[in-house]
Amino acid sequence: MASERYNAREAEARWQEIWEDKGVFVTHNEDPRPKYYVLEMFPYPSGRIHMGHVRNYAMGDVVARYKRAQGFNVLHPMGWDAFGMPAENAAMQNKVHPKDWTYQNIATMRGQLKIMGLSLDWSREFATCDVDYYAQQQRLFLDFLAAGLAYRKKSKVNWDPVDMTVLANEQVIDGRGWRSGALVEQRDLTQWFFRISDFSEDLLEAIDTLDRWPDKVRLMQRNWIGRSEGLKVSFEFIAPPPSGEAALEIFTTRPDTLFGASFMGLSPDHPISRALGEKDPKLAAFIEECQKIGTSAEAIETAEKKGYDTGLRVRHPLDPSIELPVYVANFILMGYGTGAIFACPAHDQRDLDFARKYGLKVTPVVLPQGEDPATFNVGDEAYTGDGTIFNSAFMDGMSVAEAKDAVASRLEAQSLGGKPQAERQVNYRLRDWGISRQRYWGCPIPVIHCPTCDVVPVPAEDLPVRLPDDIDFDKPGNPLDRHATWKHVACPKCGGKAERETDTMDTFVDSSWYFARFTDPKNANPTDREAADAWLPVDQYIGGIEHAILHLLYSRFFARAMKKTGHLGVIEPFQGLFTQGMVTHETYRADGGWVSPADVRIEERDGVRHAVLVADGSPVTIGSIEKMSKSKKNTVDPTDIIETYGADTARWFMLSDSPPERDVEWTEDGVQGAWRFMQRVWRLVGEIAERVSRDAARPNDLGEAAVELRRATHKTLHALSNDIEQLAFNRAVARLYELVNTLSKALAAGDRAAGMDFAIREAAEYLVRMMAPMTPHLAESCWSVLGHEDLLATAAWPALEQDLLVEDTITLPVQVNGKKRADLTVPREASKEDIEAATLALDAVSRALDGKPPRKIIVVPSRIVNVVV
RNA sequence: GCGGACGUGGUGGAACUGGUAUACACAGCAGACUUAAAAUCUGCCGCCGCAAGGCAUACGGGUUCAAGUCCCGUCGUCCGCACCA
Repeated sequence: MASERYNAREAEARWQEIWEDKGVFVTHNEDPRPKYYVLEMFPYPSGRIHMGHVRNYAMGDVVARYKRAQGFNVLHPMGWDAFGMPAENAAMQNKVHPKDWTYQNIATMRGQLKIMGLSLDWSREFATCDVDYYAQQQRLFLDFLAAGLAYRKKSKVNWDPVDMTVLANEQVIDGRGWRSGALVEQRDLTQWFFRISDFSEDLLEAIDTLDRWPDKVRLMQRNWIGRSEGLKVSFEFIAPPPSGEAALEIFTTRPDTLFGASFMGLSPDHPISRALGEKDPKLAAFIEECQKIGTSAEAIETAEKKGYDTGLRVRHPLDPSIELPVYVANFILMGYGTGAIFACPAHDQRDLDFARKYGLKVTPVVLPQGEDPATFNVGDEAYTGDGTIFNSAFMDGMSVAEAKDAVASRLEAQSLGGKPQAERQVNYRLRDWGISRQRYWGCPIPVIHCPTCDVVPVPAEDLPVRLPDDIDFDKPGNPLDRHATWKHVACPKCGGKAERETDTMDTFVDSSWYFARFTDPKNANPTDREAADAWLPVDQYIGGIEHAILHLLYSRFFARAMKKTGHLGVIEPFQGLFTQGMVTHETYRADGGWVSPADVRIEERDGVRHAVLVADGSPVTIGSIEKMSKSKKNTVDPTDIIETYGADTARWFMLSDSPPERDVEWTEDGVQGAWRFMQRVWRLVGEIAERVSRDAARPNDLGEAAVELRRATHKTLHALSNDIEQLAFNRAVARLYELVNTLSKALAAGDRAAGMDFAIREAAEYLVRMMAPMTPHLAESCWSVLGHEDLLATAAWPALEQDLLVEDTITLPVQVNGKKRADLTVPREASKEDIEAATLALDAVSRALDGKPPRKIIVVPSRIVNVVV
């Protein structure tokens, strides 16, 4: 038995069948044990799983199996984020129905996931395109609508001309659609929105409670919500513009610098700019030019600041004798604040660049500490720091904070056109979430448009609004919009002729509550409150950093909205979040373009790696290491790897070496190393099983060597448990390698004492149990070789003997002047005086002292000794 | 431009709250076993040096008995971004 190679293919299939037959991973809501909900971001059924999935799900499975062994009732479900455009693209390109395409992909990918041996509760599986799921989503929509959380408004939208759909602001990247890459156009459409901005403050504040989220993601969410406190101020026009406004409203976060104002800036999209542009062709041309600049921060930062003097003038609110010119400027956004600013060049870099270009006044009003007010000047760099206000009449001598408050108070009391001239305001960058998509393969928005009754929600008894199957993709645009019978219905209110809403929901809606549905996936309501509240929040959520903002923020919104509509009791869906790194691979190029690793053979000549084509031996250029992608052909198919080496090898390799939050490079050497280790463990356990019978008794006196081995075993258990808790899988892997090294040596030493037998047996059993979360099939096989008849998948985590973590003697490094010179072994309870004496007796120390007394001896208990000479 | 993270052998990386730098793995080298290869096993593997020893955690300073870890500056890499007034 022991000499046989471990046959992963045979063993993995066998254990998977046994686990499934016995239903060991099916979770019951009524199980009284403490709950643990671990969830990996569910996949889009694109066709085949990729290595990124393997890494993601291997991590989640380690946590699930570890927590299960610790006695938790673990929920570890899987489903499919199944609506979305690729299905429609496939329909257009290959004449496949999106539904067939999607469900076929799901079947393939489910099979691929199953051979990974993940401890998933497949009985809870669903796809977001299942009628059962989106029917509940429609009910949520109607509840949100009734609660005022969903509404319609006409708005300028980002129109993707390739996908023929609307994109959220967040989905437009550098002026292009995030999926299609097409240049986005502006269009006016009536759209459905979710009122996420109602929760701006709460979503922001609650970030503080998410202490098991990466700081990076929390920061990104804070910045996305973008809270800023400031003042809305009205500036009176000297002569009103043709559009008739009496005053210009601006928003500022620096009212303290108001006396440094030298001009006003309008966004090119500001209504006043527009109105003026209609009469001024030169301004119209300028506005058009501004709209052509890219929307990316980098493009605009490097773009030259430009403006156009409108000829309008406004009066300074604190000194009526000052008149300020009004420019249309290319660096002011309509979407933030009021789309207009007052500019203080001395204390804002953009304003300064602009003022220098157009020869406008630069008056410093904040004096940095240590500067002389008579000589302080601003060169090419604006001063944005703190200081004392000067050149500012009644504010002179105040701090920045005091001045902000003073200006606000004064202008609030002052009135212009019968209203206070200023108003304190909190602004958020976060805007409402537009969810309408002009697309077939999504969840239908359950409303009916009636010419007499306007928008009528589909009555509950008529739900769900099913997607019709008989559709065609011969023309671009939404097939629902031209569906003959589906679209035309009677109005539920008046019975007259009416039309269905033909827009479907953004697929981010689907993924915003699936974690809640998993808690009771077959319920006739969206959630079962008891089940949802018992399971949520998700204890550990694992997925890619690319979802750091949108998906996570929308899910947080949904939890709040579902609470408001009575579907949930919690507001934060994910207690712990972990964002894993990507899987990368070397790239290869031949003259024909990118070459797949499967077609390349690596040879080493004179210590230099060369790549050649397997087919004909022709040379291939080795390129940079990149994220695995179809476009660069540097992918490795998980199924191929699993067929060759087994799922455990693939899982082990994905968990070893690289810290999980960082990228990991897939290499053939690495996989083989992992595979060799699987074989090594198998041989080692086999040998031990032969040598030490299962009922090896524990003798009263174990002997020193056996105690040492036991220490190593239990120390490994202690450290590895901590590593898994922290998701430091690479460290956990290293500890198991160490234990195997130690155990191999102990076995090779040939000590046949009864104590050693006991210690070796224990080490082997612990090793196998510790490996189980990562390499579950191999562990089951080893467990059975060791004579166990129960399943390791349902066994408890091994018990830790705390006593073994503490040594009787400790070895202290001894430093002389901070450099290590010797080791000192002393009893654990040795006193400081004993240690000092023993230190001075060391050869290395006395040599360094050369007869002189030491200046100082520092003893850090159980850490180190440092002798200062 | 702004914000953030990071920089350790040939490579991926360890090093808990300042306390033995380089654990573990990959690659490489030498040897054992073998007719041979594969597999396996053993040993070596930061740099200089015969050695004693010295030098090394991007670079330059600083704090400390002690710095990969803390502080200041420089260089470099990566990530995020919204000209946010």
